[in-house]
Amino acid sequence: MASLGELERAVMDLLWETQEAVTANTLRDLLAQRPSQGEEAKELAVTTVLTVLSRLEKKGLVERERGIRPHRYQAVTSRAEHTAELMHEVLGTATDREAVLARFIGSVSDGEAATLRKLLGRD
Amino acid sequence: MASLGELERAVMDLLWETQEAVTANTLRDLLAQRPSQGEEAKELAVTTVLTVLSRLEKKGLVERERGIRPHRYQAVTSRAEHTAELMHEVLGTATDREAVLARFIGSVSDGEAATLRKLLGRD
DNA sequence: AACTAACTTCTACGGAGTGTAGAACAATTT
DNA sequence: AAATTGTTCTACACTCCGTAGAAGTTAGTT
Repeated sequence: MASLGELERAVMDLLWETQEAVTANTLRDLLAQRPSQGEEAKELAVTTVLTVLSRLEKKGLVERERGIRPHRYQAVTSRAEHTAELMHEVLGTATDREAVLARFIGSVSDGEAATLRKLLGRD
Repeated sequence: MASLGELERAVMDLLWETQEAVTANTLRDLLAQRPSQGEEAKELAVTTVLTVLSRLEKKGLVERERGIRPHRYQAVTSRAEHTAELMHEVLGTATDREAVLARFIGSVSDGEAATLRKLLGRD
C-alpha cells in the first residue's frame, strides 16, 4: 500500500513543505493557488480535502490532532524519509538486491555519487 | 505508469526467472505450481494469462514474438534493471534528492554498503 | 436553552486499473 | 472440411481515487 493518487500526492507535498500542522481549510486554499500541472487550479470543496486527509491518515502518512476543533493535520514523516522508505520497499527482499543496487548507482549523477561516497565513508 | 497488480507481478517474476521466451500455456502451468502467498494456487484460464500479458506488453515490460503460432513472451528488461528504474522513479526530480539518498543509505545492510563502496569506486 | 455557524463524518458516484474468463474469431493439424 | 488449438474482444466485479452533497456534531451567539 504505497502509491498515492494525484491529489493525495499534492496534499502530502504541501504538508511536507509547511512543516506545521494545518487545517483542511488552509490546505484547500493552498491547493487552490497551486496549478498542479498545466491544469488551472480550481477551488475544491473542503469535504474533498477532508476525505483525502482521512485516507492519508488511514495509510499512516498523516496524523491529526483531534483535540482542537478545526482538526490539524501534519505529515508523519518527512518527505525524504518517506521517499527513502519507498525506495527500500521497491528494492524489496529479493535475492538480487546487489544487482539492483549496481544498476541503480550506475545511473546516478556524478555529484550524487560523490555524496554517496561521503555518506558511506571510506573503507 | 509503474505499479503492477499481484498477478501481473507474478507473471513478471516468472518471466524474469526463466530467461527464455515462453508461451501463455507454459506460464499458466508455472503459475499453478506457485502458491502466491498462503493462497492455494488454482489453475487460471489461459485467457486470463493472455490478458495480463497483453497489458504488460502495453506497459512496455513484455515483448512477444508474433511470428510463431503459440506466441512467446519474454521480459524486456531484467528484474534488476527494472527495479533500479523504479527506484530512480521514486527518487524523482525533487530538490532533496541528496537528503533522500542519505536516509536511504542509512538503512542499508553492511554488506550492501560495502558493495556500494566498491561500485562507486574509492576516491 | 434555542439558534446558528463551523466543522466532521457518512454515503455516493464515476472513472481507471486489475483479476478473471467466456464468446467470438483466426490459424493449424488431422 | 472438420476439429483442435490459439488469440482477440467483450465484459463484469472489485478496489482505489477524485469529488462532493447530506447528515450529524460541536461550539459560539442571542
